[in-house]
Amino acid sequence: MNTNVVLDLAKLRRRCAQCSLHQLCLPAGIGHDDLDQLDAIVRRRRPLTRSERLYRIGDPMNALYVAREGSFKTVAINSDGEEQIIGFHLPGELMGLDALGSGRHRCEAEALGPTQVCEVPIESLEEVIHAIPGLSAQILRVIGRSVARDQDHLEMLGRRQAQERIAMFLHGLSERFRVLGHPSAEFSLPMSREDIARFLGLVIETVSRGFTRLQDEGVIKVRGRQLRILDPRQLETMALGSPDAPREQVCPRSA
Amino acid sequence: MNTNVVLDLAKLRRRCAQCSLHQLCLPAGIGHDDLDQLDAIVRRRRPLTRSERLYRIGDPMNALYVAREGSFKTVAINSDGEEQIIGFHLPGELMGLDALGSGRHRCEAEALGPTQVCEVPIESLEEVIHAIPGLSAQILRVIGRSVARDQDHLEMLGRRQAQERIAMFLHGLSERFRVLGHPSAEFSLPMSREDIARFLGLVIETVSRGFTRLQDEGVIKVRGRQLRILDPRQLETMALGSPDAPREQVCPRSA
DNA sequence: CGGTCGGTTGATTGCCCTCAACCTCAGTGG
DNA sequence: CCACTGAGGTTGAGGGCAATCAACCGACCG
Repeated sequence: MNTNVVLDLAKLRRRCAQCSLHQLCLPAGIGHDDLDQLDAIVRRRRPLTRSERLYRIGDPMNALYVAREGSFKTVAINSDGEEQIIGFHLPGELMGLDALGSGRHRCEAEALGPTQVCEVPIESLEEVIHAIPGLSAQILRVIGRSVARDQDHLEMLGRRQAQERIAMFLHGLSERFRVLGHPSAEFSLPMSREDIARFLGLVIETVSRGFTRLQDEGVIKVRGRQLRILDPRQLETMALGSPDAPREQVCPRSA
Repeated sequence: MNTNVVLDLAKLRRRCAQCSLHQLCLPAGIGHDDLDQLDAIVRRRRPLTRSERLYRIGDPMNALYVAREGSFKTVAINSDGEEQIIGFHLPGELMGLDALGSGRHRCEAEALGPTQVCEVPIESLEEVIHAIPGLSAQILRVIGRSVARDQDHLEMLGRRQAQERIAMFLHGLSERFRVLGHPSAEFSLPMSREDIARFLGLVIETVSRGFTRLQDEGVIKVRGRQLRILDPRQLETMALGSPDAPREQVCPRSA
């Protein structure tokens, strides 16, 4: 596995301009010259494998991170030692914002499988912002999408029916795969049932039963972590609430 | 209301340097000269009263906002028309980040009472960042604290016991008042029971019963929106779940 | 006074957590 | 080849806790 060809590919991969994610990572409007400047600052870390951590609770903030391969979970741990999943991070999605406020991380970032990660050292961040015109707007946008994912999560957790949360979760995940350019109707779940449960504020049995029920209803096909969405329309309806409402009656919505 | 006195007061109010919140708004390390520059850019909006909105879902992003008086809630509305409270915003706490990702707001920002709001127009934001050295770091920190509040919210909603959520909510609110320099053991809740319920993913009756139970246990005294925390230690224990853990150390805020 | 709004309290239902058994699958070693 | 093992996941039975439905209370207002 160490032929020249592989090395060349590895080298190509190192370049932001060649990265399949650079449209997502820093969407729209970065020129090639600027990408070269970025290359000088973005660091590539050694690969991580499953259960290795990018940072831990209490670590000082060193950088912002984006996986270009593989997925992560961020985990908060309360004083009981109980874990709560704060977020899942697919390739191209930002990690590390949790330390922006205090300078120290509030979460652990743990790899769900083999990963490759890029980082922007925090001390470079400010100078990058000033060096590359327009970059600050891009960075704000990436931050904004991270905030938006947190808000999606809040909306899931605000639902009081377990089945709704599960439907929203699968729908949202599918959407994120679609944006990534991956198949969105059939994919492999990067995380365990346990992780899903702790993400949704449920117990593992409830998640399992929810999946089974969606399968019995013909909405999905699930076997282990392999998932196929058979009826995306129906899933969306369950996730977003009813556009045309087989749901509970509603008095003619005023306003 | 156009006497000289009023105008003078209004003028005083306009200055960031005089604002009681400027340490919170843009913590630590902005010089007086820079504050003058900020003044030129920060706009003060006309006051809003209860139930008036700063922005609505779908509105294009115009600015970032901070109330210097009064509180807000941000509300997401799903297709059933059901409302979910995404956040409460006390004076000095940022609003408007929800539009950073897409350029359009995902939430409504609604005043909970009479308010005064400052805004940084988005088109100025970038130039401000470049004009004032060090400001980008400050802005990132303010954003980070907003992210941290969202994560606190996620941790509340991840708890499966209603009583735990309620305890965390009151404890967190008290902490925020403390940081603001307000009494943290006795204050008036800015929001209704309904809002609290929709913030915590519960129904109003459950919130009401939770308050009553905390009162019966001697932890709080509550009458309408007036709240007194009688046993802060106990409340903290219920909120953080820990037996006797004396809370995380406060890291001396670096730079 | 009646009406509405925000909040509390009571009685009942039902969803989801708990506890427990069982299954599948991969790895391991005999 | 099989038995053993442990982790991850599914399924079942039962009970507790929060949602639901409903009545009531106090405050405010016209």
